[in-house]
Amino acid sequence: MRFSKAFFPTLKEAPAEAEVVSHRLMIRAGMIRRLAAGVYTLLPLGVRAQRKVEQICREELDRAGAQEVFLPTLNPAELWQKTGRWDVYGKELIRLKDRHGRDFCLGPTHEEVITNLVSREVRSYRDLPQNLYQIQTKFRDEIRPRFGIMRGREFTMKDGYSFDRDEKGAEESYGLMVEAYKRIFRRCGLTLGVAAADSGAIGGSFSHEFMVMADSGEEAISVCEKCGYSANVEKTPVEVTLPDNRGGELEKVHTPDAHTVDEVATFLDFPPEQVTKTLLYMVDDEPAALMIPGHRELNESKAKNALGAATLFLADAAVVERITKAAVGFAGPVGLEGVRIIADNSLKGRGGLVLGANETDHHYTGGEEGRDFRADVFADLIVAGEGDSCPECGEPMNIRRGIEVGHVFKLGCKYSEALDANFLDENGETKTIVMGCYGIGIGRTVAAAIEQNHDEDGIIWPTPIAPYHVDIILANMKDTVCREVAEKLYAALGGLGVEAVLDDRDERAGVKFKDADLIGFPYQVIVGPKGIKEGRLEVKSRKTGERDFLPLEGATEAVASRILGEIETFASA
RNA sequence: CGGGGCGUAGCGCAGCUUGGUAGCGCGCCUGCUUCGGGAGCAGGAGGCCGGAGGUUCAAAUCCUCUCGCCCCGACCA
Repeated sequence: MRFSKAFFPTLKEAPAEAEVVSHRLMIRAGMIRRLAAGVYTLLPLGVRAQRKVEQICREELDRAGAQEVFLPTLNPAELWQKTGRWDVYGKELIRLKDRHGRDFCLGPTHEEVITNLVSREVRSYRDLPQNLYQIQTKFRDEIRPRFGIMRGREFTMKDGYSFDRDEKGAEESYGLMVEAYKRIFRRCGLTLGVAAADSGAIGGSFSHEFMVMADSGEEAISVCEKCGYSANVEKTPVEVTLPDNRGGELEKVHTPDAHTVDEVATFLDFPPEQVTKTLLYMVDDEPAALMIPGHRELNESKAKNALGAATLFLADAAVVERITKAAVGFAGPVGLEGVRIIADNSLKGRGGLVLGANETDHHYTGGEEGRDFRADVFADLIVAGEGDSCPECGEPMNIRRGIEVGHVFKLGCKYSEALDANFLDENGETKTIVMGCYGIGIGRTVAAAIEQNHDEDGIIWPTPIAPYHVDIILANMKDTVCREVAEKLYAALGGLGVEAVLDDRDERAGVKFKDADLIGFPYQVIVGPKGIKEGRLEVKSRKTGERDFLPLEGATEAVASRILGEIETFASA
């Protein structure tokens, strides 16, 4: 590509709306432009980077035995009604009607469509296993789109689905995908963490998130440096031990204006862990009181799982006031009627607790579980935090931030049952297909790569996903010898499979250097009069900033082998 | 949806408090000079001040409504 002809609209400044680095750089480098909230146009450089990631996905998934399909975006409502998700998915599902008034939605994911397909075509155990994937635009009317392409309402996703005869087969398929995913992200040049994830109502340990470690990540992961355990903080088991302070008297104390745990702890001069948080939730439309030690955070997904609940959200102030007959901030378990009490394991049989008194501006001290109140259920209800013990080896863990770029999930028979995806086994018995699903956010992977690889001047692409490999910079447009050399190099590199841009714009050298750094070409070949007179070409690595001076003779091959070799290294590592 | 904030030239912003001629930097166009890290000078184009209504002799500025966007929380690739 000739820069003079290219549609690479770079910007010196980023629009105010862009906050995170990847978003700012993608706009500045001319990769994306916003059309509406969470809806982005991909410009040529953006498309090329994304295509690279897609291609790596294809190669690795095909290698793992998966096959590419292409499912419709426009989905008839009936399929979604059959699995119940037409109702469950809520506002995130973009719904529309056709001219006849029939209901449709834009696919936010494709379990329904793919399972429907497979249920029609697969009849015998001989037809299994199958592993099908697609790379396609997904639509989710996110509550809050943000960070540019990282969380859009329309985005490109690789989604794959495996179909097996039994659990064992499904687990093998799952394992193959985990391996393929590791290779994919490694080839994209990403430093990755694989974390055990919450598998929700389905249970089991067969869900993993692929996290690109980055401070701007939206996910928190607990990591044990000692044994390598790693899991989403929501999934990490937490065991908190509270001091055993039984035997004290239950005493009501006046705590004016002390609503939060910190305020109460400070006011009464108690350590926060002895001040028990009682939170009122609506659990499947029934109010329930959830209790945890005051210094920790409630983990809603653990609570949901422990209760087998479908929905769980914080009760609003009106409900709290009705149940506790007090202002928000003074809820407690003592004398609370008609409400289930679910307490964190750490509270079992503990005493010396500070509890809300269900009376505005009052708390109890010396509360004791089992004596002053009784929890109906005990469970682990706490979000893992820095320093919590590793569930595997007991060492203190660290909390790190990550961007979820991939998620694999053993689905079991949830969709195959709902959509009658059955087959006949060797004995002629009807069996339900066991499924797995596997997703990769393509655009998000590109953005994550930028989060992980940039400096103050711009993007530093890992070579395998760079939109172009080399920028040939003509430092002086008037020098005809330089032009000739650059043109030859440009043509020759193309012939060797290197993707090159020739910056032949009538601009000063500084402008070209700045753009090259911003766009992030892994290499810049600088063709200027000085070097040419000495018979040498200057090659600059974007990553290290090192400059090599290569003899003109054989320079093309040297550049090509360096770049292609680098890509190879990522692939074979 | 709750909380916070912003809409003025392609981009970044000032002007608004205290109504009266719409401005700055970058970018863009023309010319001359310059030419290895976002050049200098000169000239120029570009604005229903997000939209609607109201107050006023007069509104970017004050009031009401509305739309859009961003940030913080619950969803997810």
